[in-house]
Amino acid sequence: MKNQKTKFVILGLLTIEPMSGYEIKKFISESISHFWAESNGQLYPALRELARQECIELKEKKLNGKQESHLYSITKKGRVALKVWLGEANRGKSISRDEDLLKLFFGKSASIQGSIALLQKREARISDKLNQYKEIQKVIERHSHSPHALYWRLTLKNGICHAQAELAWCQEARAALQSGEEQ
Amino acid sequence: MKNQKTKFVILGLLTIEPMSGYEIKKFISESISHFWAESNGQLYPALRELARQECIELKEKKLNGKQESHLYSITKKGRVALKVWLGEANRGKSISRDEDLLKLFFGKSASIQGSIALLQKREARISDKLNQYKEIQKVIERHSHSPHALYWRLTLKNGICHAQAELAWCQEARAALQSGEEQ
DNA sequence: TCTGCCATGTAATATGTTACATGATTGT
DNA sequence: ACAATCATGTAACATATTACATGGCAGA
Repeated sequence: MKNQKTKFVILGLLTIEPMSGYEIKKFISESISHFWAESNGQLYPALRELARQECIELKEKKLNGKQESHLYSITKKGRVALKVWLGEANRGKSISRDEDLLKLFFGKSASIQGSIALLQKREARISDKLNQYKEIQKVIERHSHSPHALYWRLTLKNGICHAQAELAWCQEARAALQSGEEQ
Repeated sequence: MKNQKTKFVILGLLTIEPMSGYEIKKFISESISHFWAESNGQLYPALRELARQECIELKEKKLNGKQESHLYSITKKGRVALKVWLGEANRGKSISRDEDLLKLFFGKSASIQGSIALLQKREARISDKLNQYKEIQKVIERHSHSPHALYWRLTLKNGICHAQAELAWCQEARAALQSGEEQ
């Protein structure tokens, strides 16, 4: 079977409420983008295959004017499949590839200024991330009575913890490079 | 051009000392595996292409007995290419896909016990990681007079910071789930 | 009119892993 | 003898991004 993960993301999101492909993408970017991403090239084929497998069904073909939007909802079969996957142990090796760290690791071959600049940019990016998290926080609080909210807060908190740890490290690392530079 | 990143990893590592493909893989697993991985299917073709581009050269064909090992070293052209890449800003979106977090996010559709178990396994994995970091620490201290050591310590510290943040989060998250379970 | 968002989708390309093939060397 | 590690490599597969194509709708 192909596109394993993508399919489970879709199933999971459809337990919240019926959504269209477009809404799924938007939801991802507004809630789990800090640890998960999907592109159109994966999303739409996966939607089709899930429908073919009867794990989701077309609930409604909205036609606002002439514009069509396919609203999918999860089926019983889909819920079962999701639950099975949730219960499975992850053989996952989370592929982590951090290009910044790679460049810093090779810092001896670069200029100290270059490495410092890299860290500054990283710091700026992490700060942006923390701001994005505040947006996600708002989304969650809008659903604060939902039975999902507890889990959403936990995953968000994970992102925040790492962002804070990262910021602290960036500052420390930058200080180390700057003191090295003075000598 | 293909295999961009892999090629720069190789170039970077060859600035430390000439290595064979096998040694490169080993070095990766002993030093940067917490933020970078390469498989044979990428490594060997990339070595060939780098050689073709004259960014690396076959320094020595060791023939210990009859077993051959290709010892590559970086060329001037390779050093230039590396330096250019190091100076480039990362358009990088570090693809982060964390299956654990995804499952936790969908925790409402699973059992609380399942989510707690997931967190426990994660905790165990992180603890293992922290132990691996101690091994990396040893490797670094063996090279402590190398001009690379400063940079290596920084990237290692990054891993340690995140692992610690993650452990703390795991415990907190587990506590939150357990108190939720009691009600 | 033009920009930006809504909305679905595909083809080409890039990237990466897995599993295997091959065979030597080293230690028990 | 046997297992582990050294050592290089490939083919098939799996996964993912990019860049487009298409077109409606809303508002300045």
